[in-house]
This record gives sequence, C-alpha cells and structure tokens, in this order.
Amino acid sequence: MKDVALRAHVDISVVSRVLSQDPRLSVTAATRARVENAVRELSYSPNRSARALRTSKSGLLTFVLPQIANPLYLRMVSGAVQKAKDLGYQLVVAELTHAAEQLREYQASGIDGILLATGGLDEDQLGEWMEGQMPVVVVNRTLENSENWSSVDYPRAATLAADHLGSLGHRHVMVLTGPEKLPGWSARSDAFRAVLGDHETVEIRASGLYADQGYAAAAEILARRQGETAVFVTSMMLAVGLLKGLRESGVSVPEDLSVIALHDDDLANYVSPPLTTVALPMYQLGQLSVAQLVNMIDDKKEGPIVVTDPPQLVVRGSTGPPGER
Amino acid sequence: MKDVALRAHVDISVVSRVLSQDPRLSVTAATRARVENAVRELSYSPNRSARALRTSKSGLLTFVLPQIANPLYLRMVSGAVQKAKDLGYQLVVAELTHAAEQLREYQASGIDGILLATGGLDEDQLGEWMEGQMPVVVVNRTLENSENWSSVDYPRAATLAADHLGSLGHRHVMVLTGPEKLPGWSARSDAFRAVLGDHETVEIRASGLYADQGYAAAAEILARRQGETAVFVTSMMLAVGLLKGLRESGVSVPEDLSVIALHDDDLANYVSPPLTTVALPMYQLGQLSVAQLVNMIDDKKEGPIVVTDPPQLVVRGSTGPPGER
DNA sequence: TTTGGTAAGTCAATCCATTGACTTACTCAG
DNA sequence: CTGAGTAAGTCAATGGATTGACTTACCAAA
Repeated sequence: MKDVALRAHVDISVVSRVLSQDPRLSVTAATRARVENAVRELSYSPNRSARALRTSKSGLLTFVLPQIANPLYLRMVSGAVQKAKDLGYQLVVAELTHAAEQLREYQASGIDGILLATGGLDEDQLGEWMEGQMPVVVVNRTLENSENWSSVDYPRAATLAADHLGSLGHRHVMVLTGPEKLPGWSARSDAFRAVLGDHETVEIRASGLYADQGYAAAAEILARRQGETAVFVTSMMLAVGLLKGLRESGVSVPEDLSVIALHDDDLANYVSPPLTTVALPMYQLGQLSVAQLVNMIDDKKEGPIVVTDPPQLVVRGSTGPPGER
Repeated sequence: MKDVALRAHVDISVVSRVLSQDPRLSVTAATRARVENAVRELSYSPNRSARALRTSKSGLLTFVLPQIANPLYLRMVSGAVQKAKDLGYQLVVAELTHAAEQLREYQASGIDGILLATGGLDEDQLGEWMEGQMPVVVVNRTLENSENWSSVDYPRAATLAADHLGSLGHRHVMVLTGPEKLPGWSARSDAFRAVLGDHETVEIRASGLYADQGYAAAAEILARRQGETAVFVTSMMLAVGLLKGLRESGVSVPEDLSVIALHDDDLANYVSPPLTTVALPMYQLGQLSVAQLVNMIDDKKEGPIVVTDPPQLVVRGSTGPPGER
C-alpha cells in the first residue's frame, strides 16, 4: 500500500480510503485516478491479514455440517461458496463435533460467522450455538425462539407432491419422515395431509436421514400398510433406501406402491425405478443463507429467510396410478 | 497477550515464546507455569490475524474442486478437513474456475497452500497452477514433471478387480475409462490387462466422469462388445450410469454382463443390482495430502505420496460368473 | 482585508504477536 | 577477586491497513 501511495504521490491513508470507498474522504477525480492506476500497475491487492487485524474481521465464514459427504448439503455448500466469494468472504467447512468446544475454537480463530446445517439437533442443543455472541444462521430449518434461520418452502413442496399423488388417483398415503420432532419436518407432512384430506395418515419415523434408515423402514412400512397406495418420503436419501428395501421384498414400484420424495439429486435418476421427487432450491438456500449471515455480521437486522424459488416436481418412474388390488 | 503477561509478571515476549515453544528462550519452570496458568485463567488464545500478519502465514489451505457435489471428492475433503484441523490449519473449499485468476486471488488472500483435485485437467493446464510460487499439491493423480502429487494405489486396485473377475471365470473384459489420457488412468487399465493376459482389451472412453456419461457409454459398450463377459469401470459414477443404461437395454447384470468399478460409496449399495467395487482409501488420501502440503509450506521436502492403505474389494451383486451364451 | 467555510488531504495511533538484539544477575573457573 | 560464560528475561521494531483528528490552501462573502 505504501508503494501505491508513493507512486500516486498521496498519503497511504488516501489509498486506503479510495479503496474502501470511505465517504468521509473527498478527493479530486484526478487524484482518485492516479491511485487507481497505481493500484493497477502494481497489481496491488490489500493484505487480508492486516485488514483482519485492524478491523477484527477475518473475512471467514464456517459452514458446519453433520457430515460432509451428503449430497443434500453439497448443493447448499456450493451456493454458499459462490455467494461468500461474491461478498468477499471465504468459506471454511467443518464437521459438527461438540458445540461448546467448536464455538470456542471459532471465536479464537476469528471466524466472522457460522452457518449451521444441523439435520438432527434439537432446540436445546442448538441453544448452545445461539447463545454465544457469534453470528449464527441455522440453515434448512425453522426455529421457534430465534429469527436466525433459513429454509426452503417445505409446505409448498409437500403440497406439490400431494397434488401429484392426488391427481394420479391416490387417496391413501403413508408418510415416511426423519426421526426428529422438528417444526420444519412436521410442516412438510401437515401440508401434505391437508391436500389429501383429513383422514388419519400413517406416519412412520425412520431412525435417521440416510439411505440405510430408509432401507430399514421398508419393513415397517409394509407391516403397517393398510390399503395405502403411495409413500411420501420427506427426504430423498430415505427414499433411495426405501426403494431398495421394497425391491428386495418383491414390492414393485410404482405398480404396487408409488414413492415420491422431497429433495432432488442426480442420483434419483440412477436408482431403479428412477425416483420421482420434488426438487428444492438448495443452491439458492446456500446463497441466501450466506447473505443473511453477512447482514447479521454487518448489524443489518434481518429476519428469517425462506427461499422463494418454487419447488419443482420432477416426475420419474417411481410414481404411477394406484394398482387395483 | 498483554493481560497474560501482566498477570504472570513477565514480558509479553516471554508469553509469546512460551506459547510457541521457542527453543531460544530459557525460562524457569516456575515462570513457565505462571504463564501457563495465566493463559488458562484468562482462557487466552492468540489472535490469528495478528499472528498471520506478523508471520505472513494465514493458517488457511484451499481445496479446489472441479465440482463440490461429487461423492468421490467428499471423502477426500472430509479427511483433509480433519487433518488440517489437527495441524492447526483451516480448510477453505472452492470450485475450480480460471487458474490464473484464482491463483492471484489466493495469493492476495494469503492462503498458505492449495490442494487441487483436478479430475480432468491436462498437464499444461496444471502447469499454470504449479508455476506460481504457492505450494500446490495435486491430489489423486500422478504427475510427470513434478513431485507434488498424491494418489492411491490404482494399479493394485485394478489388479484386485481383475483377480476377482478372473476367479469368477471371466476371460474377456472391456474397460470403460474417463476421457483423459492421464498417467493415473492408464495405470489402472494397464495393471488390469496384465492380470487377464495380453490379448487386446477393448477400451471405451466415456466423455466425462459422471453418471450421465456412463449412461451414454452403455450404447457404445453394447455395440462394440464381442464376446466380452464383463466391464471394468475406472470410476464409480460412470458405472452407476452404465448400470442404468444396461438395464434399459435389457441387458441383465451380472448374468449377461458383470460390472465392477473402482471407488466405493454408500451409493453403490442402492443401485440395482448393487455395484461391486474396489474401495480406495480416499479419506486417508485427503489426510496425507494435507500433511504433504503442510510439509511443503514448512519447507520440509517431501516427494509424492501414494497412500499405502490397501484397496478393498467389495463384492456386491453386479459381478458373477460369466453366463453361457 | 479579514473571517468563515470547505475541499483535499495528511498525521499518527492502533490492532496483536513475533523475534533479533540486548541486558542483567549469577555462577564458576582460574 | 576477576573475567568469562550462561541462564533468564526484556526491549523495541516490525508486519500492513484503518480511521479519528487535524492541517493546509483556497474561495467567497462581508
């Protein structure tokens, strides 16, 4: 920066102010141009560490994930990386371990804010994260005691799925959800019930959110089935496992049983039969969550965010008209 | 740090030296203890930005990926994150865009080193990355003009696959590989040929490394097939797509054609039939690559790394004895 | 001609840790 | 008792950018 100042024949403070667009500085156009040229000629770019030290902002955000290797999260991460870059931040990824410990660490390492994709933490556990003085946005779920969350439109997605099944002629449907009693989750199945009518819908809880647990849930689904002709699954990986379970039990999809799931991924194309899904804008969710977090960091207040890009029904082979039985 | 020094009745330079284990400092055990207590009591931890400024080391590594959402890379990323944390670094993720531009950016942002998972760059393009003065480790492939790469043992993995097919009775096998003429890739199929004998093996090149391209390759495989009873696929996602292509063409796996692929992922369980694979230690690859990169940063010389954990054959449903045709 | 006001910059402290050079008080050999 | 040597610390410059306070020169109004 000193070199730039020298070359432009100004004080380094002018350089700093020009670069950071300080409104309190007034400069002639000529001076400004000299500075900008010097910056270009020396291909100068400010030292992040120095800036971080002075401003006590590191320009780093951490995205904390329960497990890195989950396709669902990746879209979000991808969107978050992109947006972070646009806003001048860098995104560090980390796996969820112990809240208190991790928080201390991030505090110490000068992270500016945290994106938290929890999958399966209850509000108490989340409390630990929110109580620190570090900005945290909880991604992909709603929260009752806080505004710092972001989500996609699950009720609407569930409605889309229900409409699809309804229009195929299904009247009795089971719901397969994850283990938690999370506000977000129940909204999914609530919206779903609304469309198909009020009668009792059997809801099965898988013990997790991954394919294995969906596979394991197949048995329970078949055992408790009473004339239902379709299964609505609230998370794609569960459905992938379920499909395998059904296949091995000799249930043919969609003739015997239709399956539809929330969330879409390329993978849905490659299971057999290809899985009908409702695609949700997870990339945008990542982007908007970063924007929201950065706003918090900058003390611009902002409420919760629900991504407005509409869910898309992706019809593949796992849904069809109910068979006559 | 000043507070700690005050509390321990020493100069802050003593604190600094105790904390960074400077061998040039000599202190009495008592003084050292006082410092350590003060650190604990104030739960002090050094300011990363200040340290970064002073030492011009940011403690940040960037893992550059062609696309974040690929399960293969994720294991590596996961291992890398873990190891980086152990070594006191944080891992930033980024998607591959334009080399020169990205390099400048990382230089400016004070990144200490780069892990580069290229999938499909040729050595020229890689050259751009290697020529800067920034430490770069190219992950998951070999390089001819540089020592800065890390890989897993592909020849051995290919041998395992070949042995498996051989012991099932297959004698004529096709190979489906990715598009590049990369040293790493040909090593895979070379080792493979060695086991099954010298006769010409038909090698099909998919136009990419993802499921779609495997799907597209199915047609070519069937067209060029001449009595081969198995396909060896050098990358799992290709095989996943291939399986779908074969299914749609009415080829039954493994009765008509066995399929075996390199790399394993949970996903292999959920395609139909479940895919037989050779699992490679990608998590360890991520770990060791970080270790290697950090050594480079610290100027400890280190050659290329090949992860020694052995590949594991994972037999699932996509391989079987050749059918009589 | 003086005064006030403003545009255009400049000054210098500050963020916090690191590190080469230096001091001080001892101990021990001669 | 003296000088050399060492253990145990201390001093202070340094890294690069930011920012509140201050200066200087010039113009316009009275």
